[in-house]
Amino acid sequence: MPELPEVETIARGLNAQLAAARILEVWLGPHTKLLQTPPARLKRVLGGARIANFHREGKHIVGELETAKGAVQWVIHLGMTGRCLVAKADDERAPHTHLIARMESGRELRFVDPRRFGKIEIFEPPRRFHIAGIEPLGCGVERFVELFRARRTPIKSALLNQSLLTGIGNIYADESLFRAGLRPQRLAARLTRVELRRLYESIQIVLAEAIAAGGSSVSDYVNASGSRGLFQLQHRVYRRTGEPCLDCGTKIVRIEIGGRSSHYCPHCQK
DNA sequence: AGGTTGACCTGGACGC
DNA sequence: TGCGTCCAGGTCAACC
Repeated sequence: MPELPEVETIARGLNAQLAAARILEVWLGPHTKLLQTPPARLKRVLGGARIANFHREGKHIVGELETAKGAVQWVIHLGMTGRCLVAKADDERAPHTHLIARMESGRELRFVDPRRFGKIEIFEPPRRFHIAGIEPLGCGVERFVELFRARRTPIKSALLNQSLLTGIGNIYADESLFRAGLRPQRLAARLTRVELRRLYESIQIVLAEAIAAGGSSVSDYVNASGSRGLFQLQHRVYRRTGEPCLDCGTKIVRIEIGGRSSHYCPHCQK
């Protein structure tokens, strides 16, 4: 489900509702494979911890915690279908709930994930969480251009490579390429500086608009309060195969690149 | 080393 | 109704 705008929206929601909360205890479901930290240790570390804040890094939600043993990070990746919800103790428990953190206030943070591609990990000192890729928002156009110079792969695949840029997924890759007027199958290394600058600007705009709209709810994404996003109403190519381009009327085409579906307008994108 | 492919999972939409 | 097929917002390990 979640790319940068969705994860940003969820992290902001968690921060608004749970900053300064204290975790009393953690319940875990039977599917512990998605835990990168052993269940017993995760329960021990989170139990009694105080939440300083939640924020986003790439597609990860990072909780900064204060514990008796010092500063700890609680890192959640939502995979394809993960949800982080703030609930009340007597709210009905959704199917595929894998973790519930009960707060002193009575509220709960619940992690729900039908496909179980999500991941949960604790970083205790001296380990600190960090990601390889560059944040696309505000990274600067020169750094951005440099990422793609030597990449002999379609620009679509390069945008999805999280060790280059972190946070862009299938929706925002397609939408940004449309806005930049670039076909997804173009080789990254063959794009001109001017084209890469255009792509950089397009990404800034698309991501900012998507965050402002609270993300895209294509099937099941919801924010920390359980509400859907609105940016899917502004998609211009993603999952619009066969529908007319909103700029020129040409039918949107769907092709496969690197095993992922890609949507583009054959007239507007060169 | 960089690039590509299939595996990991469940569920919803669709066709017969 | 039921069953099979295809598709899905993301990584990774295993190959070339």
